[in-house]
Amino acid sequence: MSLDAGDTHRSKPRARRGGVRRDPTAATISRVADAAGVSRATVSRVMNGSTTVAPELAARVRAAAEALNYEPSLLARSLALGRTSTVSLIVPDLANPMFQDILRGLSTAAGAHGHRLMVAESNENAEAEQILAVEARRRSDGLVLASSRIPEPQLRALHERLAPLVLLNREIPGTAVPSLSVDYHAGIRAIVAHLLGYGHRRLVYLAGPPASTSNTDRLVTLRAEAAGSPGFDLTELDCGSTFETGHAAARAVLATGATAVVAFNDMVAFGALSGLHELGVSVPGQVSITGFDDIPFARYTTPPLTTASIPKNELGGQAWERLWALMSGASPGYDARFQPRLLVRDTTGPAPA
Amino acid sequence: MSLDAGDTHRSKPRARRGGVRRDPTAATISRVADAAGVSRATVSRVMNGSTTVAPELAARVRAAAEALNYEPSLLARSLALGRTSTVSLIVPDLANPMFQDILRGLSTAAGAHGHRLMVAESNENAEAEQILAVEARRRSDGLVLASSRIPEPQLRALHERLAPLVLLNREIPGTAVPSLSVDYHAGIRAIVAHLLGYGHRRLVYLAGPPASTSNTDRLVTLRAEAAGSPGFDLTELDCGSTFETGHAAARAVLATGATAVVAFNDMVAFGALSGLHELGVSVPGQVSITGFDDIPFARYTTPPLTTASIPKNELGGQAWERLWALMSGASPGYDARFQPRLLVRDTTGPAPA
DNA sequence: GTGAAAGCGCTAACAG
DNA sequence: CTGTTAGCGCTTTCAC
Repeated sequence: MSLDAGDTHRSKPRARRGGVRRDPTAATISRVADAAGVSRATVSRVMNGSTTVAPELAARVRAAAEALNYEPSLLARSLALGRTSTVSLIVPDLANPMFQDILRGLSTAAGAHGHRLMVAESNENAEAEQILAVEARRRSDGLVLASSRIPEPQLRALHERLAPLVLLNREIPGTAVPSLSVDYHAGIRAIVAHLLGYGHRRLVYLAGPPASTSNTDRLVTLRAEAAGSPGFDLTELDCGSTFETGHAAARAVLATGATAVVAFNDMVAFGALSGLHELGVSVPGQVSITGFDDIPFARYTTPPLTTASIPKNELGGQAWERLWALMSGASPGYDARFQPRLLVRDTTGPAPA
Repeated sequence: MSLDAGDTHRSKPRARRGGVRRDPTAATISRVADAAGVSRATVSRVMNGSTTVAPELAARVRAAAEALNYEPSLLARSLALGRTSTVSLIVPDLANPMFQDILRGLSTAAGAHGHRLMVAESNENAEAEQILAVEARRRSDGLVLASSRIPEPQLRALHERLAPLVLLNREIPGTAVPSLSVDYHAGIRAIVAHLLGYGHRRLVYLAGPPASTSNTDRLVTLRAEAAGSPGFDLTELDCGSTFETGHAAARAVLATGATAVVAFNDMVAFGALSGLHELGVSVPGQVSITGFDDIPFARYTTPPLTTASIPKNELGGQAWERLWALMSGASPGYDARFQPRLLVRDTTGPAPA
């Protein structure tokens, strides 16, 4: 086999223009074709397992490919095919176990279908998220936006450019963009009922990121509940979504005189738990605490955290299903709103007399 | 502007061959060129901010691009340029906070340099990891392998195909592949010294994944320490790397009669802590426990976990530095071995009399 | 069954 | 400064 031969398929190999200087020994489909003494089309057919190639030729091609250590360029293939077999995920915060689980679920599901996952973190920044979303989408065949912080108008303006798109914990009313979410309203109602049942009347809510719609959901329901229950007193404290912010809020929590704290999520709950601990406050003796999400560590804290469990992994997996359907031109199915499950563990107890 | 005009740059727009049927209205560089009445080269120049374009022309191009909602195809661009501005990361287990932190560090650093991150999980499977590594590398400009489970011979055979490659917690002696790692030997020695200082003589090691070289490192040092210290008794228990496995090991730990358990990592330590708790064993009263990694939750357990802290985020960031250097043809700098810092918290105490 | 050629959408060397 | 052209590496239609 003449491995030294130039590309016999190019018409006039005169001056080198355009493109970029590549490694001239790199194995390309042309070199393999030359080496095997066939056309590039045939190599392509063999590499893609077409059966319409004479066994003898196919063998020769395979041998040449082997000898040259040839591997088709996925990039060129993507360009010709018009698809990348890659999907993207954008999350506000990679440090949040909630998003880590979504990432994992999506990665696993996509991987099972031969797709790769591209990830980007917006750092809770709506501007950055828009840029990232557009770019990520263009590098892949589909996009999943988890708990997007992009304001409704912008998101609405953007969604067509981002399609195929699947939204997690977010929706764009009036559009066909598939959305998978958690019913935070129901979760909060369950938590409140649980707390009221224990005799608590003064609650404090440790609020999450303002741009988070799931925070808004919680807030809305909390206020509605407060308005609807006589003697139910609600205080709102801006907090955040991390341990640190929860921890830092401990003193403020105490100052409200509340007997129960409803934390934005489990991490905040942990932080508060830890902070109160350090302040010598007994949980749930003096103060009860609830979280949200049921992240892996929630059951291992001391005491184990009462929280509302949500199907994090499932969210990622289902997101893939929806996205896949969209990418194959199928119907993505109905939107789903997962119902949180209240897990009563040991950070909640009767209100102190 | 004639938005309807076909591509005037193609010689004989006769029959449609090759490629794939695309949306004929899709904005491409050619359509923009036509609309603006310039050549594609000029459009390319404008889009890439070349200053050598007449302001008037540039304006026309920008207007046309705007009108057509044009965005250059990153795919085509990558093919022409020979680079993707994307790097890949492969980890054994996305559920492990250690790898989540590495992912985050890498993502942030790469993002700051305008690069995207592709992620894949090998599920602790060496075979799968090899496939993933090769494919991921071909889709991007560089690869980071975190705690690779690929056996040395295969990894050695593979590393050239994977370059630019950076290894985390792993190395290939005799090659120039940059490696960033943690000195598990030193970490374990510190832990053992701490435990011996407290009077412990019977230790049990909850071993991690067998394919993990960092597990081997720990084991080697542990055995050496045991061999070197009179009266030091070491038991090894196969465990794993998760909560669940640590939790499940509690009973076995008790059966060994050890007064201190050295867990593979923090998650295992948590599991064991929790399991022992349920068995009514007091920590550190009856049994001391140490972890490794100092994952975010380690300081929030009850009691807070004594562990060896490692710069997880830093690993991701430094990995980027090395990779970036490699990709730009620069020297990646010297390998580094980070020294763990022993964090004595409250799961360790004097051995019971 | 197989090859020639057109095409995916962009970049860059070259010539004016 | 701008257009022409060759090229990145692969796929697929069409014709033999």
